[in-house]
Amino acid sequence: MKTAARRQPDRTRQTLLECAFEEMHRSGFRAASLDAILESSGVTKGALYHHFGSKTQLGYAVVEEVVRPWIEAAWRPVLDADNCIDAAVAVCRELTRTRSAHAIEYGCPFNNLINEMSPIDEGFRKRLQSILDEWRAGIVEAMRRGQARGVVRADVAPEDAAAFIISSIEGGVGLAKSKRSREFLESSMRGLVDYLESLRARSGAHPAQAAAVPAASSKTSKG
Amino acid sequence: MKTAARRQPDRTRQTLLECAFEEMHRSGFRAASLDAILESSGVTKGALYHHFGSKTQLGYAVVEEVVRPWIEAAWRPVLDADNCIDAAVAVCRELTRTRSAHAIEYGCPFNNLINEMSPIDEGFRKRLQSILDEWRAGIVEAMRRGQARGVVRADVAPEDAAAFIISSIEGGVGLAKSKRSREFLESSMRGLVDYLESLRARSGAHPAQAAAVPAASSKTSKG
DNA sequence: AAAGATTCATACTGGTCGGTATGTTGATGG
DNA sequence: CCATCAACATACCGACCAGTATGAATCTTT
Repeated sequence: MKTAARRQPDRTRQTLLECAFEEMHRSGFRAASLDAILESSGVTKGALYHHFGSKTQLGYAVVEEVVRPWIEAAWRPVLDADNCIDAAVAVCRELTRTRSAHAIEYGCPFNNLINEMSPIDEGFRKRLQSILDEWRAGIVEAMRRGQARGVVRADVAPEDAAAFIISSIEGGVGLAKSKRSREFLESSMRGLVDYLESLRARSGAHPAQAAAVPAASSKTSKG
Repeated sequence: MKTAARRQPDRTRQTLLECAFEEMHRSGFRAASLDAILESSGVTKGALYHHFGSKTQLGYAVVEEVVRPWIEAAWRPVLDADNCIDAAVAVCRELTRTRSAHAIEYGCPFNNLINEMSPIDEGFRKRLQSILDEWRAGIVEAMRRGQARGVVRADVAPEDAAAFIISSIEGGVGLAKSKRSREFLESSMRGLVDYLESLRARSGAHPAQAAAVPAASSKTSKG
């Protein structure tokens, strides 16, 4: 009778991924100790090297299977919203409010990994770039929809604004690590919210104008 | 007569600091190899430990004597300028234009160190926080002066704007590491420049309204 | 139930790194 | 010219860590 299977390879693998993610979040990838991961997960080295070919492969899997969904879930509301500015402002407020002291101290795993690994490992760089591209493309698309609906000013370049927004968030979270309090992050986020508000179209604008007219202002870069 | 002294302790120390800075920039602090620093500097381990008590102490010295002046020099123009927005825009353009491929790939040493070391070493954290505080305070002061002179909108909070600006710069430089090209950084910087432009006061505004400054629009304050 | 593959456990290896112990050389003051 | 100390040089140590070799236990298939 095995009500509980003695072997659960999928669960072992998932536990490994989660513990590796936490250890990488605390220490970074290179300083992440396999022994520490094994101890916190209760898994042995033999099991780890059965599921992952190397520490690097484990890191790649963490990026793809933990970091990527984590970023996507956080920004899904903006991509799905009718008014992307309202949604973005809400996400920013949520981001500062619910952020634990632990998260303030150790920052954003995504940003941490880019800073640490992108210059020295192509595998990390490509995967992290792909996540960044998707994130940015999502914001760009949301802004284009917002411009078509007349809720976002038509004279802003979505590509630039998206890069700027992401930069300010990751920069703010990263720099906040040098402070004990969350004052810096909150302050930076207030600046971002002000900026987001400045992106709103004038309430009197005609939505159809921005959507249908292609030649009004030649600021649309790529179409 | 010794035209060239065989022993130059000050020069040895300085060489060590510079080589350590470069190695830390490439590899981060923890992965920075003392052996690599010794090889690139042509100094032996005995000399290093004569000048610095430990690798950590060497790292602290790099922060104080290389990183801090480097940040201060980059932003000095903004603090000294009559119109801080003009100066900030100029610095941003300069920052993207002159940035070498090496700097794109390895990012900003200041941001790198905060991300890597602040959560795990109080000595680094305090020193880096101090640099960030000074940087931010400089921008705040420049903006206050700009508000007093009527070149900066009076309804923006300088503390928030300064944190936001610094965050977007460091975030942009950091995220650009995940890309091969400098497109992301340039795009983010265009977003920042747009934001900076939005901070300009309406040209018709009365400077005296923002603060009790008697001089209306004199550009000769700092000779 | 036997065979074979999957999943996990343990002990060990080679290499790197920060740090130290100890010796040597050059500068300096009397 | 000697004494003394600062400035450097060399050899070595213990700790840690990623990775491997080998074997045991468990599951699946036939």
